[in-house]
Amino acid sequence: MGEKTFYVTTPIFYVNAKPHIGHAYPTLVADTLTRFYRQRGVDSYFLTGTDEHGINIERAAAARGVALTKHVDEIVDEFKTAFAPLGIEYDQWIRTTDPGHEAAVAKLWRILDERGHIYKSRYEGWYCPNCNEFKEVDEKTSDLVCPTHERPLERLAEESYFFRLSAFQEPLLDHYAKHPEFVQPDVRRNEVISFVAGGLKDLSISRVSVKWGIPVPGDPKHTIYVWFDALSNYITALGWGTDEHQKFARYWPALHLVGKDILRMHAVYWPAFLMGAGIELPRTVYAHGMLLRGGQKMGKSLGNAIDLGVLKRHFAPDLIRYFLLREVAFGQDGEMTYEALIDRSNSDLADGLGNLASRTLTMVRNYFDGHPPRLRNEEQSETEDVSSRIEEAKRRFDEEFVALNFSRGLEAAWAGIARVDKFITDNQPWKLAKDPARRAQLESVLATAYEALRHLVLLVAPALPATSREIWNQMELAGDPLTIDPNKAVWGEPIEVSKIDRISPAFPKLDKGKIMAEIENENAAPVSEGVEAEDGGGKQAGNESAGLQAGMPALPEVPALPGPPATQIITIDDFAKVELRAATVLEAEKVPKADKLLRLIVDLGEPQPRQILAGIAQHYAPEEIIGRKIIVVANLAPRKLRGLESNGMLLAASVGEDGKPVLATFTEDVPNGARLK
RNA sequence: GGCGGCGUAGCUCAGGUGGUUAGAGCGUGGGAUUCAUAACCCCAAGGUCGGAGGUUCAAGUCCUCCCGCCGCUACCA
Repeated sequence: MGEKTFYVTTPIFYVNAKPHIGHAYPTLVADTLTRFYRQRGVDSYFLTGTDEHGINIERAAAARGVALTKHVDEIVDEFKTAFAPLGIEYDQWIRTTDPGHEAAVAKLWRILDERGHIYKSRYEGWYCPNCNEFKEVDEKTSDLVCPTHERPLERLAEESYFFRLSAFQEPLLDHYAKHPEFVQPDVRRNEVISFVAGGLKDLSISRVSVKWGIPVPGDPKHTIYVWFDALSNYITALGWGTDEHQKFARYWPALHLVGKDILRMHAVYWPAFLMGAGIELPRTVYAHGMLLRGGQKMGKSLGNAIDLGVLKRHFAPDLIRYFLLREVAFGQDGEMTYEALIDRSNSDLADGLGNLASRTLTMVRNYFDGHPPRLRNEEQSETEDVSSRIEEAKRRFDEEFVALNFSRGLEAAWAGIARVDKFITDNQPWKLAKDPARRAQLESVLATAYEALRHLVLLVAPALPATSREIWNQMELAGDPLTIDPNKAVWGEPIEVSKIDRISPAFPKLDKGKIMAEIENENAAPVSEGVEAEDGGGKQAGNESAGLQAGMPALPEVPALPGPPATQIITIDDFAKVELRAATVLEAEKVPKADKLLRLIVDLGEPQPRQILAGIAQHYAPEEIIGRKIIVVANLAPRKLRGLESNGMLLAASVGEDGKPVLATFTEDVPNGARLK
C-alpha cells in the first residue's frame, strides 16, 4: 500500500425516503474498501451520514404533524437500523443538522464570500423540490414538471446569492486534464468535461423561501442551498473549519463514491467551491452505476424493486455484499435479481470457498485428529505451483481492489480457490490416507491445502467479513483475519493453531425454488416492515443514487395521515382558465431535425384548422395519428418550436419510466371544438 | 442535433500499441471420482467477433459508412 491514509465517503442520504438497496450499495462498497485498507495497515476513515435539510423535509414533517427535529431523528434511526444488520461499520455518521457541520458550512460560505466568489442577485425561474435544483424550462410550452421526476415545478422569484461558478470553467478543465483520476470511470470524466466545456452558469446558492437549513452568514433571511450544505459534509465531518481539524489534516483528500446521477454536483460544483475557498480537492470522485432489474432501473412503479427487508430475511449480509461486489462491475449498471443472488451463493460461496474449507477441514479432522499438518522444507515441486498461484491471486486481488475493480479482484481470488480444489483432486489425499507408507505425502498435500485456505480466507475477508471469521475460527487459527495483512502472511510460516473439531458449512446451499416461492408469497402479501417500503409515487423509487437528494422520492405514506401534498391544489377557477377542446387530426408529419416533434394540423371546429406541435414522434408515427380524435389545450400561448408555430398542446398520459405518451381520446363520438369541463 | 460509449459462445463478460486452432465464469451435455455442502476434477459448444466496404502479407483488434442500444448535453414535451 502506497497510501499513508485512506478516506472514503458515501453520499449522505436524503432523509425523505426509506432506506433501500440503492443506499446500501455504495455503503457496502465503502465498508469493504475500508476493511481492505485497514487490513493492510493503512490508517482509514469511512464517512457516511444523512442530509436533513431542505424544503422537502420541511413539508414532510409538516404533513406528518411532527416537529422537524423529531422527524429527522426518526428517519436517521431508521437508516442506522437498516444498515446495522448488513455488517456496515462506518467510522462516522454525519448529520447536516450537527451543530459543528452548520458552523463549518457557514465558515466555508464566508470564505467564498470574502474571496469575492459570491454575489447577491435575483433569481426567477422554476425549481424542482425533489432535485433541489433549478430547472430551465420554457414556461410557454412546458408542462412545468421536472423532467426527471415528473413532479410539478415551483415558481421562484426571489433574491438569491450566487456562486461564480462561471469563473471556474478553465480551472476545472485544467484540473480534469492534469488529474485523470479525479473523475472516474473514464466515460464519466468525458461527460463531465463535455459539460463544463459547454459553459458554466453561476449557481444560485441560497433560498429565502426555505427556512429549514443553514442561514446565510450575515443575512439570515436567506438559507444556504441544500447542495452547498450537503457537499460540505465531506470536510466538515473531519472538523474542517473548527478547532478540531486534526482529522481533516490527517485524512483529506477523499475518495468520493457517488451515484452517476449526482456526478455533476460532485465533479463540478464541489471542486469549484473548494477551489474558490483554496481547499485541496478530493482525490477521486468515482461514479458507480445503478442497480437494474430486467434491464430497467429498480422502482416501485415498475414493481421490480429489490427490497431490503426481503433481502435481509432471506440472505446473509455477506452474500449481499459479495454479490454486489462480484456480480456488478463497479462503475457500470448491474442487474440484481434474487435468482442471480442465489446462483452466486451456490456456485461461488457454497460450492467454491465453502466446500473447499469443508473438504480440507474434514480431512484434517479425519486423518490428523484435527491437528493441521504444516509444510516441511523438503522438496515439494507439486505444491510450489499452488503457492505461486496463491501469491498471484493476492497480487491481482490487491491491484484490482485499489483500482476499485472489485469484480476482477474477486475473480482472481476465486481462481486461487479453483487451483487448490484441483490440487486436492489431483493428489487424492483420501487414497493416500489408506496407505500408511504414504503418510508424508498425505501430510504435504493437506498442509498445502490448509495453508492455501489460510491465505485465501485472509484475502477475501474484506468482502466476506463475517463468514471469513467463521471459517477462520473453524480452522482454529488465532487472531482476527480482518487485522492480518494477507501480503504479510508468509507461505508456510509458523502459526498458532488449535485442534479442529467443529466444522459446519459457512455457506449453506440455498434452495432456489423454495426461496423464490417464499419471496413471491411475501410480495403477494406484503410484510409490514419499515425498511422495505419504497415511495408511493413518482417513477424514481428505489434505485436512485443513495442520497444527496438526487431525486429521492418523497416520504412514503405516513400511517393515519394523507400523503404529502406532492401536487399543488388548485381551485375551480384555476381549472376554468384551461380551455380543453376535442379535435381531429387532419395532417401529421415529422418535424425535420427534431427527435420527438410531430407537426399536426388539427380541426378544432374553428373556421381554420390549427397547427400544433407535439413531442410524441418517438411513439407515434404520423400515419397512425391522422384521423384520430384528440384533446387539445386550445388557449395555450402560441410558441415557436424548431421555427414552427405551435398553437396549442395535445393531451397525452405520460406512462412509465420514460414518460411514454399515450394520447387521450374519447370512446364516443364528439364534435370537434367541444369543450371539456 | 452535438459529444461519449456499447453491440464477441444460451447468459454475463475478457480480449493495451493488428499476427499461431477467438478466451473466462455461469448454464447445458458427457466422463471420472468419493475427502467434501450430489460438492470437486476432466472433456464438449465448433460462436458470420452487429452489418457492409476499405487499409494491410495479416483485423474483434485500424479507417469509412450503415443498423441497433445506452449515457451526458441541447432542443423539445
